[in-house]
Amino acid sequence: MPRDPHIARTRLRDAALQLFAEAGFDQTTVAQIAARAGVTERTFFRHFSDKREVLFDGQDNLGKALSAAIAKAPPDLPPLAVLHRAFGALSQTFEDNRRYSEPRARIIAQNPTLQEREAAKHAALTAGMAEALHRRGLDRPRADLAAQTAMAALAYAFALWLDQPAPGLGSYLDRAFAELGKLATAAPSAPASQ
Amino acid sequence: MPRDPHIARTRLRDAALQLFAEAGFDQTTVAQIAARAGVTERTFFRHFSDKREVLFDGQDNLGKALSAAIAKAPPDLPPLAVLHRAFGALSQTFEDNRRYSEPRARIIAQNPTLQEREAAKHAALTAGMAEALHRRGLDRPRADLAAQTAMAALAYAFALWLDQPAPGLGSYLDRAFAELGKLATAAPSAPASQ
DNA sequence: CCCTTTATGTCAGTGACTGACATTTAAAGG
DNA sequence: CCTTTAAATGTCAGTCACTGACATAAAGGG
Repeated sequence: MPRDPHIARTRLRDAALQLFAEAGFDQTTVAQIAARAGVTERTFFRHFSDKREVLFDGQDNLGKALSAAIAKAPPDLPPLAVLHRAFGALSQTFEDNRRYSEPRARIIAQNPTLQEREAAKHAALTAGMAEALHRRGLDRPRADLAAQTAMAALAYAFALWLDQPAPGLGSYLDRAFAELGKLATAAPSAPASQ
Repeated sequence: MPRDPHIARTRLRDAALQLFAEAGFDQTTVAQIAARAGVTERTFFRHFSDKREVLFDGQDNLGKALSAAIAKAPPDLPPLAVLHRAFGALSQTFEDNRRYSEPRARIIAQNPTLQEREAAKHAALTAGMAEALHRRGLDRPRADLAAQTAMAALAYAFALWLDQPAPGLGSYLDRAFAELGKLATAAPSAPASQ
């Protein structure tokens, strides 16, 4: 068997993060990343499908964990409650990763193409949640609606928590889903749209 | 004054759509698009910031129209009702553009990088709506939550309408917002998250 | 020690995108 | 009608992300 691919991958990820933080994403070339990691440019692209992807390594783990949490929730629980619960189950993971999320977020905030990738990851995550809901018996349109709505609540909670960690992500989640309920009941039916 | 830039832009857009439909997005080169439009590759990039952007031309008009509709809604209307109304006001525009949306959607569905761009546009549109809500006096977190929730409803309605235009987008919108209310009230409070 | 498997290296090539500078067009002013 | 002028386009050279094909090297099993 060949050498461990994990070490090259890790070195590439670290080198990329350093260089992006030092010089910016656009100013950093893949050749530079590879050089600092002690490998070839070609090797970079064997580990990461693009230059951007190196910043999103390990994202699919989150998706799998969410799907699993959704799958094993009580069968009769309504959709939004299932998702609220799944988020709650993973809130500790988010808390633990806070110190990694921050520098990463700073890099992403400075580059439109990175924000684009993040939006896509967000959408993929949402689609995965919808799929997990669908496997519980919910029809696809409603599953999509529920997943997207819940993601909006998560984003709400996440933003407040990033700004002020104090009461914990779990509390913010409770608050977010409560706000969701208020929003929806405040306007059960809108005026006829011409 | 120079020649009208609008004609080159239009020719480029049409040429791109044709070629993407014929050969696929990846298989089409910008040089080919420019050639069919009767201009240079450089001119393409003067009109569109990238190869993908040509498929999203005129999107910001939609954003501006939505912001305007949100701004001029009755001041006391609850947030989701405002957005429901704004969508309703533009549903005719959507209906008119259906024959353009369809081939475009087919092209986008076949390419991950295009889906990425669409996700980003979607996010930008949502942010614009949230900003418009904020200008009405709603705090930012709640404005974001409302905008994202409403966009989920729009996506729900849009998907059903693309599949089956029959009752019109307006009816689907009513249905989408009704579903939203059901989802949110079905789980006013979720079980304690460990 | 050979053989197999898999990670990596090497190399040539394509195509998206950019900066700098030259050229053309159409309209406005005399 | 001619000149001027500013915006739009053309030309050209160059960088860099990304890919396919083939060669090489590092384990590990027999």
